Amino acid sequence: MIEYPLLLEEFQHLLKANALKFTKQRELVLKFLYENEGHYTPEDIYTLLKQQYPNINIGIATVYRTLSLLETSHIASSISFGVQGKKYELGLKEHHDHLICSKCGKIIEFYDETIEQIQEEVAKKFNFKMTDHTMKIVGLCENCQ
Amino acid sequence: MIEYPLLLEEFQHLLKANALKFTKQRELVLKFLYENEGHYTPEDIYTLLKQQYPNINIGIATVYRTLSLLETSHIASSISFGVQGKKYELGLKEHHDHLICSKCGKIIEFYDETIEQIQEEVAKKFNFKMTDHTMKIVGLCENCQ
DNA sequence: CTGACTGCAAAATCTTTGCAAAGAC
DNA sequence: GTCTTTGCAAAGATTTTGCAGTCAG
Repeated sequence: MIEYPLLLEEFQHLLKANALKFTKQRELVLKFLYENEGHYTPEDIYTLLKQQYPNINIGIATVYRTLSLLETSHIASSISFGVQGKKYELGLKEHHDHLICSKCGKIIEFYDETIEQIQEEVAKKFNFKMTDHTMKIVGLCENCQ
Repeated sequence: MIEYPLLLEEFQHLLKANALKFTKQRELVLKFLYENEGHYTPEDIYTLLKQQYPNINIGIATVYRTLSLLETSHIASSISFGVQGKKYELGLKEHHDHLICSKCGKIIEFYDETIEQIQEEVAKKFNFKMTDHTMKIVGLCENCQ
């Protein structure tokens, strides 16, 4: 896993390269994702940040804007749940897919090389230029069955 | 592919079994999905039905309610797009996955036996009781590249 | 007849936007 | 100083709900 200072530096470069500014709020969102392994909604992140840094002002809109920015820059990635809600995680780890418990919402990550290969083949077969791929297995986790 | 009269009968049985009523509106939604191969948003279905049957009253809420009913009953299935929007299709065909063009929205279906198998194995490995699984490959289709 | 279903409009969710004030460079 | 970013609240987009009238069985 990348060290935080390096990640931060990468983020700052990215901002500079796009004539964007480095702000406390943007850093906090990045740091949150780095320090909290797992998957969070924008609302989660907003609430937890406010709680953790009561003296820093941050608005929900800024969290949304920053998450979009991070996702576009491939620093974070999101998975969506049915029609409403999207959860974000740091997207720098090796690509992986998700198992999702439909009862408790628990998310488990997994990786399978064969699946990755087949996805590439399928895209090729249909002349798709693949930019992303996701696989979700929904069901009941061990505890919820 | 199942014949429409059979599908209709199955739907009617299902309604009866749950003490639900067979209505023109519910039938129209079912029929729409049967006759129009492809993937549609509730809004699409609503608009096209109004257009096709100007003399029948149907509200958007009813379309939503019927689609939920059909999905719960495994007669229809849906895939979601990012944060907003969900598209429905008749869910009776053999299970399949989707390639989605991020530019034009085109959807291509595919099926791969190996993927299916691996999904089962992964679920088993994590003691998940799998109820559903989806795979989406996002990219640019042949025309949009 | 009775209870479920419908359309409508209002409410609920989640996300984005407009704008004046604040902050980065 | 200039130009971007921020928080706020208002607006949007999509979906759900409450309700009184309507309809299937």
